Amino acid sequence: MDVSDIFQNLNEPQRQAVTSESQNLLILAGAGSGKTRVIAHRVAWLIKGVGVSPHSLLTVTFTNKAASEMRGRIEAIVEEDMGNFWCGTFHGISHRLLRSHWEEAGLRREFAILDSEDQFRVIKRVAKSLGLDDAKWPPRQIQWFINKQKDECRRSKDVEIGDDYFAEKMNQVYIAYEELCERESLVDFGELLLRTYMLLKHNEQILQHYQRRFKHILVDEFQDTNEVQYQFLRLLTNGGSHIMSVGDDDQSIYGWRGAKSENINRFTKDYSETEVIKLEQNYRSTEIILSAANEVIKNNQGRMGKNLWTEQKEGEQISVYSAYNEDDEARYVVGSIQTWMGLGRNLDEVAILYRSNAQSRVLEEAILREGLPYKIYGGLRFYERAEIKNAMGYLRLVFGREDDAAFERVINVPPRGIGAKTIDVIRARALRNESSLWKAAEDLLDTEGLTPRAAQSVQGFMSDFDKLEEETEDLLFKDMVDHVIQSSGLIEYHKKEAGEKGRTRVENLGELVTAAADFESPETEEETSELKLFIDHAALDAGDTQAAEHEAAIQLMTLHSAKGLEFPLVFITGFEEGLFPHKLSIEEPGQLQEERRLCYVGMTRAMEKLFIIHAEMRNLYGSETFNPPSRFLREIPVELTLEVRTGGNIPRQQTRSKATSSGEVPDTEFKLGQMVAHDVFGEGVILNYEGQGANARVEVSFNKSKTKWLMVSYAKLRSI
DNA sequence: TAAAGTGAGGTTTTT
DNA sequence: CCTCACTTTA
Repeated sequence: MDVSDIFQNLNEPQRQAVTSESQNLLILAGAGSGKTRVIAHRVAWLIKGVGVSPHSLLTVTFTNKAASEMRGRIEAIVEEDMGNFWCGTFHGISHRLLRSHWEEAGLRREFAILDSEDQFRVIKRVAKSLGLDDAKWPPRQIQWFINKQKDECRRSKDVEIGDDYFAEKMNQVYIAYEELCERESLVDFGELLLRTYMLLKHNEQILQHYQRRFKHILVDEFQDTNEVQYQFLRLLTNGGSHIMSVGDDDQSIYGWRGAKSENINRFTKDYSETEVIKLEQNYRSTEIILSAANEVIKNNQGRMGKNLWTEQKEGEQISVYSAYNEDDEARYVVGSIQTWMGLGRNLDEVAILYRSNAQSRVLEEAILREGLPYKIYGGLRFYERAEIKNAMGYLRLVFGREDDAAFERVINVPPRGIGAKTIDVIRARALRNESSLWKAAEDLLDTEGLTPRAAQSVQGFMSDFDKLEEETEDLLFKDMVDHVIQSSGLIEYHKKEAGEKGRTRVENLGELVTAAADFESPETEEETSELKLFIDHAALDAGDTQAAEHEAAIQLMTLHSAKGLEFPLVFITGFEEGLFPHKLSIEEPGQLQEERRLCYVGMTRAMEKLFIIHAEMRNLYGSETFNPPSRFLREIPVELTLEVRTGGNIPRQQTRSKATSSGEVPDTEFKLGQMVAHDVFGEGVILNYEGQGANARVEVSFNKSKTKWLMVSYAKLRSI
């Protein structure tokens, strides 16, 4: 291969980014500007053009899928063995480091990874043991709290509680949870990152080793990094490595789970003499779609500033359809798809996007009525399905009896007559002995601490495992998986289940055997059993939602999951206030801006044609709601849109004209977005209103206080 | 121990 | 209104 091939089809800024010799590089890459391409080509350039060994490179992505795609693209360009090239997610990389340095990290050699569900169960149990009522202290919330602390790099002792009673209680659970995980060597997702960070921070030798090794670090989706990840990168680059971060502040849509797009700004400050390159040429969308998206995102404050442009043709206007209700919305979407197909286009070019998963059902039914194939993203992924988790539980327990999460999961699946009562007894014994559940069960059998009937069941359960282990000792990994699943009784159990459900479950179990047979274990420095690697793989990579079917199908997904994808034809549905922006995000300006970015992400998925649909009436939680069209619709210049109203006279809601015209609060001096001052609450901005004239109320987000609804006639607001 | 009933809760999601 | 998780009941 000729090195100059690497530059083919790159534009000037892209080429600059690929070949830059700067120590620190920040690439601000707009939607559709070829950022993945830049990373792949830079890696290729470093290897082929500069002569850097693949061994000295580290590439970080956000999903496993992105990582494998990246690797594939790079291999396609370099056409040579990439040797020991590290390319993975932050979690994957952390995991690898912890496996290599388990001892220094304070873990057992065979530490187990808790996925979210495992973590949830553990937390629930811990909270209960602390005597917390789970109605008053929802375990979900505690889990959220703990994960947030870990994202922010805080152990329980670092949490600042102040006089917050809730935080205090939740932190108590965090403390107990931490102790339990420590005792049993359990590592949740957040812990993978936090512990790796601590490992590097407190082990100068190990840190130096990796600092020397990774001469170039490349980070994708930088706007989605959280605090630990940022700190981790800081440590690693401290020894003079080159770093390139690629991101787009306008596409930061994961702030709610700890991502800090400020890390982009921070980067230019923390890394001296950062070279900043902007990729602003968009290769994806028509000019109209792009301008509309630009106009929307312009309304956000504090952007880094980027202006996407394109050489593509103007294209069609954005069709805006006011549906009568959600059924009409779905009908219209399906009808438009049929028109598209009538033009000789394909179904897999089409995506239907929505803000929340609940919206998919009506759309799905409409598609089904027309007998069109479709594929829904989201929902349970392969390794998250109950039957798969059960089977994995068997494998985990065969591998190591100390795995409590697995023990609890499978002790009575299929039913063996071991009920909640018996499990409680075992759990209590485990707590007292500070031992695993398995050991506690052994202890109870020895000391006859169980009723005879329970004892017999438990004994049966345990000897099953000893037998399984014996039988599979000499088997190859894939045969072993097969054998364990066959002998577990899970297949018979699911076969008995009624209808379709049981059948797909049995099929899934077969699929798991196939997955194990196809499993390629990654090379590691430590010799680890293939089974363990497979178990970790299942925890870290939940697998695609659906096995890729090759039939062309309409793609249905949330706006979030559409990030990174592109489609010739895109529908954004449910473009209504309260739904999008979601009502829970309207109050707080920061969250509203994230909704706007989400809108930007959604719009920029479209290559050729974009439809925006809002329903004037929607059934939500059993009652009819009348939502005005989304404020984001107002932000798109009228000349870029085409209002469609097929299907006759649809009565237009009055709210629409009012809400969309100018944002003025009728018969008052105020309008949406305006800054106002209040005698008591200080300064703030008007977010919303209802009513008019003397009855008008406005919702104001105050800088120093919470968001409040105020009567205009009483509040004595002053415009500023 | 499994099936029917009750009640809260209902953004977004990866690892 | 619909879904799920959990509780009650045979």
